[in-house]
Amino acid sequence: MKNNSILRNISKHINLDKAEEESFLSLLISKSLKKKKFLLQSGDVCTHSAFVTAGCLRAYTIDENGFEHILQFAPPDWWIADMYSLITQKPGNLFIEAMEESDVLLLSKDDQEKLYHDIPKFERFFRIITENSLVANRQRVIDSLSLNAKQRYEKFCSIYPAVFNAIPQKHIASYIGVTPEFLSKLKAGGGEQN
Amino acid sequence: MKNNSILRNISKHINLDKAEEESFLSLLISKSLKKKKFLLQSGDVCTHSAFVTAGCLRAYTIDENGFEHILQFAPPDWWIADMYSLITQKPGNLFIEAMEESDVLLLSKDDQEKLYHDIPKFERFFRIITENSLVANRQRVIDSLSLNAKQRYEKFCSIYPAVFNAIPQKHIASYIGVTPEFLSKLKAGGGEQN
DNA sequence: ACTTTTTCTTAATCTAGATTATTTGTCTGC
DNA sequence: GCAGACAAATAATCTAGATTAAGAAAAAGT
Repeated sequence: MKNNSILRNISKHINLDKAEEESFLSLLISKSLKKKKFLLQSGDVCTHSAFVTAGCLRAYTIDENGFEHILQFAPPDWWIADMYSLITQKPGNLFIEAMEESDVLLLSKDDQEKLYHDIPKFERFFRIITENSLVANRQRVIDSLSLNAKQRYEKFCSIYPAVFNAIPQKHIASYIGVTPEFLSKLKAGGGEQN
Repeated sequence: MKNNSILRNISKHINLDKAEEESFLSLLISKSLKKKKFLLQSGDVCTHSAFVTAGCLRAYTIDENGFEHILQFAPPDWWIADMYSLITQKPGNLFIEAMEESDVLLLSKDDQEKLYHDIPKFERFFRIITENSLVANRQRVIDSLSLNAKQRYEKFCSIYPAVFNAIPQKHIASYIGVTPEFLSKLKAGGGEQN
């Protein structure tokens, strides 16, 4: 059953005893999302962190010209939330949408805070996954500054082969910061040097 | 004295008693850096987090064509480290350099881990500042995807007015991802629309 | 099965920003 | 106070990637 996956995820960084596992699982709210349904929309206040157990979600903004820009993909075993809104409890700018039929486990901000207090190991767990997420985001900033479109595309494919095979390529274009037309050209053999 | 600033920084998120403060301060190593001196270089393993008490540092990479790309500025009251290298204890790709004569307080990774264990409040403290840093980095990714050069420049100036006034503008160019020449053109009134 | 919608490709044109080069202004150390 | 290095401005040219448009292919709904 799906609760195994979240316990396995957590056990990568902390060890829980049976009672703690039960106590943690009792806080989770299971939710299914049909394709194109939203977990969160721009203007909403984010009240829960989500752990993906099936399917795939994406977090994106829409700019002033109506273009989407994908900040994050969340395949199974990933956490996703609008961190800005979750922390500040102010309305955010992110849409979080199911790219296909998906299942998530939700943990409310309040319960998360209680967890930090009741089982301090969870503070460690979330510190560690936040650190890892920060490292990945910093690397993405560096890549956006120092790699060209082709290099960013190749890096994306090599780092996220599973995601790459499961989603429309226009979403990859949106993630790496090019138009779908240009990505198509790249794949056809554009940017031949290199 | 400079230790006040780090205690004030910490007290924004957790409360320490006198003994805890003393215990924490005893772990810190004070270090001064002359202009253009490195706290860390590409290829080094990052062993310490640094808290800036005076001056200003910057973290940057050098790409395959020899161009610098600034990931972070660290004026007084900011923490700086190569998070990737600090976490993995593998050689990193960042240079961390003093932009002017600067003073930092260093906390070793080992001591930081001990602190998590001995005074769990520190785990909370670093979780919170890591979360804040993640939010800022995610916003920077979004901005790089959805804003043009002029908008990124204006946003930088409004968010970091203190840094903006204290550093050569070629470093701002490097941070926002344009050439110094183009930034100069922008300031002179290029990109007139908008 | 077939109709609608979504995704991908190709190609021509256009532009934001890069590159290269030169000049001028500003520090900094001595 | 001056020499040499460093930073900024200006301008001409170039290019990676955007835009626009249209058709082909694939997916999905009924």
